[in-house]
Amino acid sequence: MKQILIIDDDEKLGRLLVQYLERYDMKAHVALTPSKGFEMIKKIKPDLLILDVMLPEKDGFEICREIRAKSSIFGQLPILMLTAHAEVTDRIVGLELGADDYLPKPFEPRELVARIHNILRRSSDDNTVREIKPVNGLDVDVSRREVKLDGSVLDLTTMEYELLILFMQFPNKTFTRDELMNRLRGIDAELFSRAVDTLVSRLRHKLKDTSKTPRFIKTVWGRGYTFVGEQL
Amino acid sequence: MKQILIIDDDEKLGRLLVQYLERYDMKAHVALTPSKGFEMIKKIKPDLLILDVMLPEKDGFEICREIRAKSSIFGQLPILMLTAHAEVTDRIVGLELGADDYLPKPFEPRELVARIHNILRRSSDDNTVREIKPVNGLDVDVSRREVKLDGSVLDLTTMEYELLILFMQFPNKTFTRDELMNRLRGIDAELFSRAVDTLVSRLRHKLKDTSKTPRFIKTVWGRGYTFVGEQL
DNA sequence: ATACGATGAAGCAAATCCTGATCATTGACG
DNA sequence: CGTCAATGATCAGGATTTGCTTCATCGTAT
Repeated sequence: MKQILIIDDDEKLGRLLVQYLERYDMKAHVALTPSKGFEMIKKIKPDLLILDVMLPEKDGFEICREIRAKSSIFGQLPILMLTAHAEVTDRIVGLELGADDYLPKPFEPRELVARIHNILRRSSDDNTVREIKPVNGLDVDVSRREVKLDGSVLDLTTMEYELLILFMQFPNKTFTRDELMNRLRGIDAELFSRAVDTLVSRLRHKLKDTSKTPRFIKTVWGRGYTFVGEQL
Repeated sequence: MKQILIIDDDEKLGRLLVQYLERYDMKAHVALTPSKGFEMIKKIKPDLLILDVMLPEKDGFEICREIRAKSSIFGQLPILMLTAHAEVTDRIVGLELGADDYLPKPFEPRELVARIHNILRRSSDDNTVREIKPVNGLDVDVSRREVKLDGSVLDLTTMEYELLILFMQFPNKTFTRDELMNRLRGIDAELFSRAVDTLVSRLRHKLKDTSKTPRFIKTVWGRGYTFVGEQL
């Protein structure tokens, strides 16, 4: 289970988040002050840090800077910043200091969860994704993020790549559209949207997979899509 | 079967939902008042709570808060809030108080069902995927929606697949046409229609089960159909 | 600021499926 | 064997789903 550390002096919000994140299979801890926060980082070794910019002692930017400076100790601990100001400058500053994402208050808990998933996925991608077997002329090198079709390298966008990776990890599994959306976007993307169709369409195009008898991505009418693995 | 509790004073809407959800294999109950609602929660132990924000006695937010406060009693009962205001503030408040999702009225029944599925999928580890035993060369992997006949994958439409699943869950049970229609389409199924026959015909065809001595789907003359399980 | 690529939303035409009617065939039963 | 009801098969029309184009938006690089 993922460990999340929240550094925020708003006790009530902290409790809400702990409770909320619990439902998404994440164990959250709250530190009310930065100093407590540093202690707890060492103790519980969280997978993600949620940081309020408005804090006693020192502000979130300062903490962010410190942690990044001591990166050898804390590793590449992903950081998500919360701030009351919806100002762009905050964001820029925060991101420059090494935060991985930024969320203005007030926010929707679900949005928070979505972003958490995004960050965690990003930061653990290369380690988590298992080996992907070449299939039918399509070869993916995850560590180099390189996709080869019949020998020549394809140029895929982030989304296209993520979709392909997901498909190839589970060949012959039929994904519904909302399953795909959830996997790609985090919890609860828009439910009724054709975004997936469009994405699939684009990917198919780059895979030169536009014939009626798909080489890779098969449409399962009324259900979703299937990446065709071995020939049976 | 998933139990859903709806707390809403709109009797008509309640009835419609009960009827609608039935088709999706969910048993819905309606409580017209919050106090009734609390009673019923204890009694039927629903898997999901649908909550209107506009209620007599106390509003949905209040109820949500109470339930979350008594979380030890109610566990992590997922909550879906309905509200007439499409305002973001409502949404934020609702979600912070522990609702899992939010749906503005008026909504499409199908969208509701989709969200329910999303929430249930999230909150329960076990997707209530019913195991289906391979029978006579026919093997169904429900989680991947994959059907294999003698080793090769079959391409079934939604209806065909649903029908097959239904049959295989109850091998050797004789279904009447009405029963099948009800399970597949819902209660509003036309009583006299050959739709089922046609469907069975198509499925038989794909199962290569067209001989006089059926390998899978047996016709029970004057009754309906039976999916043949083990050879006895 | 401007330009550009990536992405999502809207929407329409095309593909695909479901349904119910019709008719040929089958099975029950005297 | 003949009659009649039940069933299987086919097909067109309507309904649904999908593919893809176009356009708006967002973030990023110049």
